[in-house]
Amino acid sequence: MSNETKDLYNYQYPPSFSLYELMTLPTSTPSYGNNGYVPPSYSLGDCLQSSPGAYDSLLQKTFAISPSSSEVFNSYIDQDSKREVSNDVIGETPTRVSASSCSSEADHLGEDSGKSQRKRELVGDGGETNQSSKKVGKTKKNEEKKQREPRVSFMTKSEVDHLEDGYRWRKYGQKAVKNSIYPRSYYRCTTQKCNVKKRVERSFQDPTVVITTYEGQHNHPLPTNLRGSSATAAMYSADFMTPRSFTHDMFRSSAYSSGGSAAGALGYGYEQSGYGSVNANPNTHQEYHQGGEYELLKEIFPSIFFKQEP
DNA sequence: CGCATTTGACCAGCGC
DNA sequence: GCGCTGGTCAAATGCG
Repeated sequence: MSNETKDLYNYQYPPSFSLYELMTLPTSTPSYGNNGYVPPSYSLGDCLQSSPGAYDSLLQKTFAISPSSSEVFNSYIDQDSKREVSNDVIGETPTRVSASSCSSEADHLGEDSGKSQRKRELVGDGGETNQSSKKVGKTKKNEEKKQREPRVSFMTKSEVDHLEDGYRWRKYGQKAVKNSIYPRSYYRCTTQKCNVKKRVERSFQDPTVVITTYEGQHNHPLPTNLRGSSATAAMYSADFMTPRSFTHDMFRSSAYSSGGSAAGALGYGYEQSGYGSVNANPNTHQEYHQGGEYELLKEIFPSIFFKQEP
């Protein structure tokens, strides 16, 4: 075990550390960027080991999972927007994000979780695509009956806005967002009958951070021409850590490369089928799976990993 | 030609 | 009621 690893194990994670923090833990090991992988010491499981009880915090605070809501977020402080921080903010962290709360980013990213979510449900419920039909026939009864789509947001360090995740997306909109100079892009899964959407925006506070919000669950395997197998699909099903679009230079230029850090922090491994651009370390790769973080995350986000066809 | 992207317009919800 | 904002639509355009 390297010294860096020991330090990480000794690192005291604050009770409310966010996923973003996990992804962006400081490192003094430059070799991380060479292969795009984060050593196992950065994995979620190890982080939890280093902080007993962190798992509960992770569930209850960081991911803001509440029994009454299916929405799942990781969260971070929107430092510049001066948004209110809930009382759940606990302590400060030595990481790149000063603290996390259940509400800040969730509210920011999910600003539509109320009004626009309702609108989407109504529109979708109508089954009509023309705008005139959107004007009429919108009742509020259906919005109560319809389940909210699970929504997960991730912050990743990346120089590219749209991270490859194996699924095919079609961009259907782009909007300038308030309090940000960067536009927000809207994507929809191109697979028929799959209404998974994602929003991609760049953090105004940290332009190197891409905030990706997924809404819905894929009801289909990854396109075979992209992945080759549905088993691989499960490995990528969190939709945000596909290394295909990353190059070595990108990893080098970014201290905490998005795909690598995300996958490392979450304990996802990179299946290398068809992705020659990332030179994986086989040993590291194996350890990811052996560590069991993947299974842990599957438990945390069961619905995200793969929605089996009924 | 088929598919993806761009982009202006439109709509709904919310706060005032 | 009005303005602001986020989300979506769809025609136009681009591209392989």
